Amino acid sequence: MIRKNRLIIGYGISLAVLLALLRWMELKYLLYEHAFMVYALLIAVIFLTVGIWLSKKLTRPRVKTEIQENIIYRDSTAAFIRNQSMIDELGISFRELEVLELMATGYSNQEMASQLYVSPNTIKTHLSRIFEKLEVGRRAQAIEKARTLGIIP
Amino acid sequence: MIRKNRLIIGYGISLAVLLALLRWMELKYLLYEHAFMVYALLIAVIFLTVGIWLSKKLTRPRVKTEIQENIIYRDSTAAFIRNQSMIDELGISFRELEVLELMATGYSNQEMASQLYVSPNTIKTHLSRIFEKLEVGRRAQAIEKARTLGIIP
DNA sequence: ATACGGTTCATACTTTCGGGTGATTTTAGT
DNA sequence: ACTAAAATCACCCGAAAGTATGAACCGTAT
Repeated sequence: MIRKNRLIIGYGISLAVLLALLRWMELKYLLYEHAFMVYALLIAVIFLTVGIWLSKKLTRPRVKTEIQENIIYRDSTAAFIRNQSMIDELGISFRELEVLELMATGYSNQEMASQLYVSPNTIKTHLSRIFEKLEVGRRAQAIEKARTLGIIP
Repeated sequence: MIRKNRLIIGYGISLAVLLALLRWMELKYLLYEHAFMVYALLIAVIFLTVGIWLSKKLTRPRVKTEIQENIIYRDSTAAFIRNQSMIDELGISFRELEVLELMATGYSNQEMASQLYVSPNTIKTHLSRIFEKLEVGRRAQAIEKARTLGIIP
């Protein structure tokens, strides 16, 4: 009984293995026959993915700012506290500070000169010194730096 | 936006070049020798393009909606809240706002152009519009006004 | 008295800005 | 499909800004 069963089981297993082998060979053959198609498909899929990924990476998200509701601008009650120690540290003189403030409010060299009753050249000299001390090269940079340092409001 | 188009145009050109190359190879009877490579390349390029196109066409543009309120304190502790209604009122576009902010931090036209991947001329155009809308004639004035209006921090 | 910092001014030169104009290409909305 | 707004770019020109250098004057602190 047991022997017969073993035989049957043995044959069964062999058959199964053979069938599996056949299937695999068939599949392999198929794959081999259509190798180009397979590769093409692979490449297509891969590059399709890459394309989609690339596009997503390179596309900037469109920022749409909606909504409003308001009024009320700057808080005029909050007092500005001048960072005197920073001014001293940078060695900025009184006159330079004056020019710096005027410049920050948007006056041109000519206008500052008129307001301070000096020559435009003097204003330029002051500005050069200011730029040196703040280590910048442009008005806008000077304004930004002076603001963050608490030198001007 | 432009970058996307540039990308597509770039791929178009690449495709054209590739086709020309194919012609040449065909003439040289090399096409068949490297047929697989050629096809693979073609497929790759085509599906890369298709992927980009698909992503662009089928993907809904991500829209960031910023909801804001009011009250603006230029206090170092308080966070800056953009005055959106003022921006809308003045008709300042997103790109213009970008340029405005960069300018306020002290960048030159050239530097802004590099950062935004556009021509310096474009920056100048944006700035002109900004000055018009803010009714000013100089950067420093623009910065000051934009700040007091709560348009920039 | 004199050395020093702050202020003033000048000249010459280069670079950056800003105005004006016009045009093309996207993108969005009717 | 058509239109309006937004974004891009170009070219010219004059004005403003910035660089470099030198110099004079004036208090004041050593």
